[in-house]
Amino acid sequence: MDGALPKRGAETRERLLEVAERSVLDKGFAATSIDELIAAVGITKSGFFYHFKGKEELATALLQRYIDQEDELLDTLFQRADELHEDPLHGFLVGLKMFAEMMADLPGGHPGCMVASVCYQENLFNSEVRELNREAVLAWRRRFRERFDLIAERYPPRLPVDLDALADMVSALVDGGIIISKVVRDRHVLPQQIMLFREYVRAIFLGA
Amino acid sequence: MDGALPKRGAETRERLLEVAERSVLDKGFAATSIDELIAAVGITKSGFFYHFKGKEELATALLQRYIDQEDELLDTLFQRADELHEDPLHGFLVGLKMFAEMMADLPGGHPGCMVASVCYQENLFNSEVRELNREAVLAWRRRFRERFDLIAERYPPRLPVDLDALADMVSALVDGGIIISKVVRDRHVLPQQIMLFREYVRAIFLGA
DNA sequence: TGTACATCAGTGAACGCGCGTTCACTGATGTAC
DNA sequence: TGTACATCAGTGAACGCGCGTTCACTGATGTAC
Repeated sequence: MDGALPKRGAETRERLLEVAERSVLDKGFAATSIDELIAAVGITKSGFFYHFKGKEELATALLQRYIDQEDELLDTLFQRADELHEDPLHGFLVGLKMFAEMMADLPGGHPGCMVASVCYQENLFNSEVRELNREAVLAWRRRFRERFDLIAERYPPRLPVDLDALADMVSALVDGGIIISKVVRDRHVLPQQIMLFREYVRAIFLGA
Repeated sequence: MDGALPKRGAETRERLLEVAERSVLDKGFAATSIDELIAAVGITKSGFFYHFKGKEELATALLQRYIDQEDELLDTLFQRADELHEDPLHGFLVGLKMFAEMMADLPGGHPGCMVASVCYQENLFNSEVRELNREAVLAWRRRFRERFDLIAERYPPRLPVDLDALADMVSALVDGGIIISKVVRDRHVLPQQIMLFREYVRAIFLGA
């Protein structure tokens, strides 16, 4: 077998996670049954327990995978944006625009944020999962805070805003935007909110 | 029995809803068992089915109750704020501040938003519940949109923002702020985000 | 090149527990006459 | 004021189904010598 291809088992595991993510975002973790997952993937129940020690391990893997994917997406997106502009502010503004466009292009709208899903089922999970979730959000805070520090060096803020709070606003607005989009069933709400935040960032560092 | 007091049964029903809300926000709807609720309230299982035809009816009642409470809270809050300022902008800014303070004063932080909880378990519920949720968010959009129209009459916006999107931003930021607050376990995040939004509104209608 | 063994990626059957729901009943309170 | 009946707010026992988990096994692939 070609060494570059994933091993047979790793692929099955990935398909389980893929199917599980969809189901968890749609119905929640408790209502996502192992039976349902194995039916979709086409293995037996014992096959599931070969890949995961139990449902709790599935939860951990699911969240970790989501966080990793999200981090990588943000890394490459803002990196690409910075390649177009060496100025940190304009690079960020371009990045936000690209982000909004990416969200607008998702076929059926954004499928949901795993961090938010876990948050609203906190007590189902052990402290490892909750800590994973916490660290992910704090990492996003640091990520954007660093960027705002860089921007503020060249563009002193015109409005009295706390930069940590502004960094949190990205996460809050994305998570909130996903919810409003899903609930009103209008996929444009999320990208709109990102663009609205972008306008705020402009106003803060460039003025009206 | 005094006619002003709630009937015996209505009180039990209310206690069931109270306990259920807490549990649903902590663990999700599917993981909230009827056994658990009746144990907390002190009745038998059949007692539960006297008050609700089934679990689905509990879900509907839970969401409806949450929406009604939230609507009333916003009504009285911004009404009180307007009594202090007859100017629509300054009344709104005062209202936002009062709202932020109210959120900051919640003992263990905000317990969670039922609309968001339902959103992340959509497929558990029938279309009635989903429609209820949708209408609630759209009603919030209309509420704030009307306010922004009133404000824009006297204070032409200095920044190019869509007022419907700005209205949605309130819901998005509150829902997102609740999530970030819960996940990082810092109850100050939510009020901070509301104050950050307030600063944005100032900038839009008053300039820097 | 062949053989022995180990690991991988599962299968199949069984388990017990908790869950939502049903149904026939009941004792306390309220209402009509 | 007393009696008959109706409604309210539950009780108690039983149900079957689906769920997560366990355990002994297996056939295909990989590795050592």
